[in-house]
Amino acid sequence: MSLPHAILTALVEKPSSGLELTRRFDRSIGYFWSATHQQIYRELGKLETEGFIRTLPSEQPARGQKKSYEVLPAGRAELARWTAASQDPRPHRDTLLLRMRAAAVVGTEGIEGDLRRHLDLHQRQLAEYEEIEKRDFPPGRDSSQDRLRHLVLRAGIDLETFWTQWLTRALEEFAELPGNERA
Amino acid sequence: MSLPHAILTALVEKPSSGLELTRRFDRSIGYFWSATHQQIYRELGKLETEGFIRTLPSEQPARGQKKSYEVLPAGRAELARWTAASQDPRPHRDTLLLRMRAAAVVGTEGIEGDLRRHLDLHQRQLAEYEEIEKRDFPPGRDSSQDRLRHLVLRAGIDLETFWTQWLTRALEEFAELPGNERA
DNA sequence: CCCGGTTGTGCAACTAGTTGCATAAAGGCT
DNA sequence: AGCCTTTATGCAACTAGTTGCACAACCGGG
Repeated sequence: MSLPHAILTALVEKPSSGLELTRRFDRSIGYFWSATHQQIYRELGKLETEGFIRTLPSEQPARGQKKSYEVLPAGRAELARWTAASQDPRPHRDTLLLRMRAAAVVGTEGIEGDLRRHLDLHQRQLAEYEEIEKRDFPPGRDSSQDRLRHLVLRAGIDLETFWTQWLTRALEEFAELPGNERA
Repeated sequence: MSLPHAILTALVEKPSSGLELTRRFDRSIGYFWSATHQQIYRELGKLETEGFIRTLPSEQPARGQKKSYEVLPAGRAELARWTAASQDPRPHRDTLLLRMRAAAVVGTEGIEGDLRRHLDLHQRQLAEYEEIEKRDFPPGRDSSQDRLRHLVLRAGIDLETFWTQWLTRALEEFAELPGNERA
């Protein structure tokens, strides 16, 4: 129930075509709401028939031809409604923690390398976030928009920090396990 | 691709019926891999036809009659294979961060109450985890199994700690925003 | 001028997860 | 006996997300 609102948010920030949206999802928005280009095109179609967005008047649409969208007042209203509405946190699923628990009963053989790989991925992501923070949020600028966006980025930074620390700790524990033996 | 392995893990730990599994998913395993009873019954059926699990020989199955499953050697092997296999982290989606970003463009009106509610939920969850830690992992016991399971619990504790801190900080920022005005 | 890569849009089929409901047995209650 | 609640299993239909592929336009180089 959130993809359309992710798209609306992106389009309010800046009118875009499907492919541009896809790229923006790969970068910033996708850090906490990922989507493939197929999902995006399908949703753009729906949002248009629902009257929340429209193609920019200047362009004439044809297959293989760029088609940019902008948000209509109804779309902005729907986004505001959704943002303010109370929502329960969605159930969350993490493969790595699940594997760890499985490893507790079937043995840790083979998992350590992947932990290292994940640690590396999280460290890279963390570095990328910190780069963005340095570039986009220098001290001093503090409009409401900046503060809120910075807050979201901080969540990303803190989460990646958590993962790097947890994985480091996990690898340390592994080193102490008596020869990676089974339970 | 992970639900069957979550179920296998649970069944290796202790043979159970569908409903018992559902309850266990609501408590411990569901903290990082939630599932409804429908998903579980469907998956139990699949796992049985694939030869990974079987009904406990003692029971005769009938509709409305309890039916417990245990893991067969093939199931344990599959679980070990999956645990050791390299896997990319799955894309992760968080509604609250998305709403925060939307709030940056359509205004923060109405979201604050829900932030407080989420803060409360995360504090409760954190308290529950800490209770479990005190009960199940007193200092001293440190078999490999205990260490791994404790590590998983620590992840839960640290994640909830992150959320409570982040939400607290977010609410502080809100208090400082000039009258919750729009961008 | 046509050939291959890039940009851009999109369909179809699939897998995973959710929601709503049906059904049956067992136990307590009056 | 008749009824209500709890325990337990399961189907069907839906929504959300993924994967694989097709196709059109455009742009550059030989």
